[in-house]
Formats: sequence, structure tokens, C-alpha cells
Amino acid sequence: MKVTFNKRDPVYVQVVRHFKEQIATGNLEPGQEIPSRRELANQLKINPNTAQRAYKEMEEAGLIFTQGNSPSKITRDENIISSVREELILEAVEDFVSAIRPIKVPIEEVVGILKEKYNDDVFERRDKND
Amino acid sequence: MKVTFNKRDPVYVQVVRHFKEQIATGNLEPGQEIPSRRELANQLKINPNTAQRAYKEMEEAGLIFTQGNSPSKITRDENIISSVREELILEAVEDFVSAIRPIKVPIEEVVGILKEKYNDDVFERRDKND
DNA sequence: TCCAGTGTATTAATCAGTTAATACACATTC
DNA sequence: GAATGTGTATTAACTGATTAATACACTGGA
Repeated sequence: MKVTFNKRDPVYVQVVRHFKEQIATGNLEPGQEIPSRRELANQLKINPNTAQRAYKEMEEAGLIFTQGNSPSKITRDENIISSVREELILEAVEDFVSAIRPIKVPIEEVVGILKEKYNDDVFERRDKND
Repeated sequence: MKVTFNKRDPVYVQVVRHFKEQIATGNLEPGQEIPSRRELANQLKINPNTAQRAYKEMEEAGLIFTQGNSPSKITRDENIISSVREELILEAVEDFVSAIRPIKVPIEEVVGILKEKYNDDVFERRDKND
């Protein structure tokens, strides 16, 4: 478990996003246990309350569930899981579109640059994340 | 002059971005006068100090220049202007790539969704902005 | 039993951004 | 020359979001 934080977005938002990505890619499986609030806080060097806030959001979104006082687990609801993936993709695309449209760049030019950048640095990146 | 603000980013940042877009598209021409700090604040319903901060950033970035106490003007440096366009595009693409890559979606699928969304709502949008 | 680890809740402190209130020098216009 | 409208600077207050500190209740196992 490792997350690289940016300074722009709130930490708890970034934590939620990280879990969503892990769920979307299947890296975290349905029913799988996730670290306790305190342990996550230790691992990521963040405050336990920040971890708690992230988990609370995920719980309310149905991404994880908690029984008694045992560690939370990833939801087993496949509908939720697949919609997480869709949501992440759509959100990224919509942000991108609203960023790029005001500049009035032809779509094909955008796609060209996009493909180029998408394949960039893929080797170093593979070392880091997988 | 009209800008729709989101709540995520600081207002002064959004103002700067708006001007960059206008410069990049040629909607604001080299040497063209822009509203005074106080007038911009009036138009956008923001605090004069926020307008001042935005202009200060733009001045430091060489996007605008100010002589004496007459209203600031768009730079006449074509290098800066074209690099603004490049910068906006590259930044958007890089943000998008780093948002989409962790989800491990095939690039062609992404491009498909992107093209679809890019052409979406183009009619209503045209009414509003042009 | 008791204790360590869990989830949960409450309150305080911190921080960035924004707004606000003034002030000053300058120049253009009336 | 006075007035108005520029740009610029300084300082303080406010506000909402975020993070931090602390406490409480529960439970499963040693």
C-alpha cells in the first residue's frame, strides 16, 4: 500500500480515489479485508482521522462494509464495483473535455498528443507501480 | 467578460486560467487592453484584491504588461502567447493521463469515449459561449 | 478477566484562500 | 488645480475545509 499525494486535493479524497482505482482494476477483490483505520494511517503517514474520514466516505458510497469492530472489507456488490470503474473513467473524460474544449483544439490533434503521452515513460512507470 | 467559477479551485487561479484561454484562442489579441482591476472585480463580482492577485500573477508570467497607471494590456510577445496555448494543452493532457492510467483502460477505449463526449452537447454550448 | 485492537465521535487547532479596509503615487481629464 | 480613475501595497479579519488530539465503546482472544 503506497500512495503519492499531491498538495492540491484533500488527502482523504486522494485516499478514496486510490481505493476506487484498486477496486476498479480488480487489485482489491470483493470481500477482501482492508487495513484498519489506524494501520492505514501508519502506512500512509497520515492522521488516523483522515483515514477514518476516507473510510467513512467509502462506507457511505457502499464501496466497503464494516461488521462490528473487525476490519472493513471491500463490497461484494458487483454492480457497485463495475460502476466505480465507469465513474472514474467518465469523470476523467469530462474533466478533460471541459479543460480542453475552451482552447478550441481540433479533436484529432488532441487525440494525437494524448496517445503520445499515454505511452510515454511506460517503462519507468511499470517498475514503480507493479 | 463572464466566467463560471467552480468551488474547487481558488478564484484567482480560475481568473488567470480564463485569460490564458482567451489568449490561447486569440479571443484576446496582442496589445489589447483588458479591464482595470476594479472593473474586472465589478464584472465578475469578486473582490478587487482577488482581481489584483490574478493580474499580478499574469504580469509575473509575462502574459500582460502595465505602463504607468493605464489599464494593463495583453503581451505582444508571440512566443509567450503560443507557449500559453501549448502549456494549457499539455497540462490538460497530462492531468488526464495520470487520472486514466491507473485504471488501466485500453487507450482506444478511452479515445472512443473521449470523442463521444467531446462532441456532446455541442449545440447548447455554442449558444452560450459564442 | 483484561487488554489490545477495532470502529466511532467530539472538539480544537491549523491553514489557505478570500475578503475587507485603507493608503499612496501617478496621470488624465474637466 | 481638483477630481477621478489608474496601479500598487499593507494589514487585518473572516471563513470553510482539513487536519490533529483525545476520548469512548465494543469485542475477540490470550
